[in-house]
Amino acid sequence: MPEKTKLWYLQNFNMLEGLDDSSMEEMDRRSRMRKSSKKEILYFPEEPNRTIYFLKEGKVKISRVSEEGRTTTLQLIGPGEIFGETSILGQETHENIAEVVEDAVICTISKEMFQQMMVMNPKLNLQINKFIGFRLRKIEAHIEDRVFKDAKERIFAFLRRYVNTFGKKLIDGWMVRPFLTHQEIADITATSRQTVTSVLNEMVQENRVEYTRRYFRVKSVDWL
Amino acid sequence: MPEKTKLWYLQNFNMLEGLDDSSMEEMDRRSRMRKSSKKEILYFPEEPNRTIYFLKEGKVKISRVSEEGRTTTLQLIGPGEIFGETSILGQETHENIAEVVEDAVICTISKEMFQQMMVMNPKLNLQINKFIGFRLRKIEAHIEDRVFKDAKERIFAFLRRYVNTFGKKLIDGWMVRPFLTHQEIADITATSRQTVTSVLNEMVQENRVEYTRRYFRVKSVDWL
DNA sequence: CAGCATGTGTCGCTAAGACGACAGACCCAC
DNA sequence: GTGGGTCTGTCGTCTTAGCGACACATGCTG
Repeated sequence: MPEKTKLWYLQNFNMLEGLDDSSMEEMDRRSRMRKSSKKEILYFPEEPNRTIYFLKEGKVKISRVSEEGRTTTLQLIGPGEIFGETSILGQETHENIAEVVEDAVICTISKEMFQQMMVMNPKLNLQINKFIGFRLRKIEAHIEDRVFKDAKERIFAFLRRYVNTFGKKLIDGWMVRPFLTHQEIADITATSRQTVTSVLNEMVQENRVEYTRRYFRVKSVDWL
Repeated sequence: MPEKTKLWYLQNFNMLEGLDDSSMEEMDRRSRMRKSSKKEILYFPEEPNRTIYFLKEGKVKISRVSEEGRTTTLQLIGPGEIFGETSILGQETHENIAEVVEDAVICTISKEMFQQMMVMNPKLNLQINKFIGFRLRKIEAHIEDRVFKDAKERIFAFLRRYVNTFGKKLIDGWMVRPFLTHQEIADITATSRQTVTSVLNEMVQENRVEYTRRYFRVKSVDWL
């Protein structure tokens, strides 16, 4: 169990850390930076897949919509992570939707350029491999959760991760801001909006957390 | 929908195809081949992760067991596929169990040797990347299935894939041999043994398939 | 600051499917 | 062949959580 927490945490390492200065400069020259605001869609399924994205600030969710219109979120991407990585893994199209959840600063670089850089720079290659490894493991853990855990446990597990990755530690607990809507949490945990509402309120009853639409606060340092 | 079938099919390409002869020879020298019979466990969770496996013949399942002892199968590996690939992705330990489901011939090569070969041989590198891309996509499709499809649909979808990947086409349908136990199918589709039994028998009632413990036969060519 | 859109809280109904139990079939080993 | 272990078929029961419905809160926009 502590093993897993570490995993989720390490996942959040900065992809470009450890690159030498000249590579960083080259990266800077070759990539394009832009700001995107909440609700903006970065890509749709079936679109050709020529770009890799680095998230500098904000949050982005990667999700899927079924034919009947139901939605599920595969992952929540935070600062320092990349997404759209399948472009460098020989996949020609996306199946996923990438949507900005919290105002974001994003760098993009074309798959070709990035591949050139990978050839030049073995360290980058290693970082990417490591990253893909984490992603694979994370997504397997995701499946495991959906099979073994019930709705309440999935919501707990998600909140734990969310607070650990995005929260700030206070003297008497943790604080995350902004918070997500119950519907967004439902999409991530494969539950329903109503279930999220009731699980959250149960935690409030027990005086373990506190929340509004803007923030989520945990009232103890050592909840894990 | 046809898109997906293609995906599952392509997945099954031969990893080593397209390598030049000298690389193949080197591969042959550096790898170790062995036979493993049904029920043999190839690796357990928490074991150090120093090997990559090539499956030549047979079937292997990659699964997880929860603390309470429930089991779920993440994937079924067939001939031509690799597994244990996270070793070359910077992961130090496995979380998974690999068990032989059908008598198998397996080549193993140490992660270090394989990484050396990848540096030497860009084509191999490309193949691996492609393979990882497929794996990532497959596993995402897996999650999607578990969220959007009900038990019956998941069982159907699995049988379709199973027949397409491992079956032989006949004049009047398809044949797969050997078949799996209902429990094994239940573990793969995240359902219960009883549900698998009843879905299978429903199909028999409708005269669409026929099966014993040894084989599974589809009575029409164009079921997809 | 009014009004509308979006999010939240709560109920009660319903269905999917897990699970236990048990009988019978199958199959391999001796 | 015979016996024991494993696999299959079928019930009935019970629980989880999804869903619709609707009232209320919140907060952004003009």
